[in-house]
Amino acid sequence: MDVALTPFDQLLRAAALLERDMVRSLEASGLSSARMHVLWAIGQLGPQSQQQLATILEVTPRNITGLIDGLAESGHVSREAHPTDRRVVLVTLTASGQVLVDAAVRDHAAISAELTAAVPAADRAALTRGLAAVVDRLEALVLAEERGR
Amino acid sequence: MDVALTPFDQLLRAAALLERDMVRSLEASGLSSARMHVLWAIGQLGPQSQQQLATILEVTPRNITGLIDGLAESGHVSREAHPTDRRVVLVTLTASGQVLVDAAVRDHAAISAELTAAVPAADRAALTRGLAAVVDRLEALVLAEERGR
DNA sequence: TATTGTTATACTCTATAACTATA
DNA sequence: TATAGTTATAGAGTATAACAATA
Repeated sequence: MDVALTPFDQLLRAAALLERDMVRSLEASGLSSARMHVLWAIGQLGPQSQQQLATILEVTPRNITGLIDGLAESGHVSREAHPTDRRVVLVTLTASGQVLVDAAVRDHAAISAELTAAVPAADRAALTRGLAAVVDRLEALVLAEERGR
Repeated sequence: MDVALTPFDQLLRAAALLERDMVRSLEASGLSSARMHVLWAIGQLGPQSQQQLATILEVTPRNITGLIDGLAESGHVSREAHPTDRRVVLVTLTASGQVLVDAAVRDHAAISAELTAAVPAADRAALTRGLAAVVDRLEALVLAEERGR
């Protein structure tokens, strides 16, 4: 007989599997998840300054310099001049970077559909509501703890 | 109006929050999550050889050497002799290591209870069933992809 | 003065390969 | 011969601090 897992335990298990799947799926392209997050952000938001990327990814500007160095060397992004502010570097997807982002978007949609299909139709609405409640509470907890720091 | 999030998107959001919360909660103790995982494993399973830890955490033995070096220096574990096999190092929690593990277990239970309480009682059973279905499917996907490698 | 990005430096996690001690 | 752990080496991700170029 299975031990009764709480939703929290199930989320932890899911998080570990998601992490593992992301790393595995990136192996083929030779990208790290940190670098893929950069590509994904630019894919969603368009060309970004390194400062913007640092804010979005919540890392230091110095860290972004290193990530963009790697992505530029592998040919997935290019550093472009900002039209009016010569201090700013606009990080832009190359064709090969866009290919990876497009593939990631497709993978995301495919997994999303597969997982949704795995849930009994009668449970889907309650699952979505329950997950929303859990995620909202978790977010509140995290933000409260970060504020009191 | 909110965009309709799939369970997959909700899981990704939850995973990001869990990661963030773990890092934050470890800040106070000065531990990294890699080192906390070592303590947690020993707390669950009792003293372990470094080889066992390498298998459990799915990292190389060399990596374990480094993690145990750090944990020994901070006084959270000690390297003990194996009673019959002189090649083996038994990594054991010190009193201060046990204190951290106990605190982590309490935190885990507290968050678990808070998140469960956040879910409308009528949705709990369906949430647990739905999450189980999603996690099972995700696990099957990950294992299938890792096997075909 | 303030902002953007880089150089300098350092630490942690991770890996592979070669080696030592022990079984 | 095989196993457990360490030394040697390397690379990625992360951080702080000081600096140059530009606004």
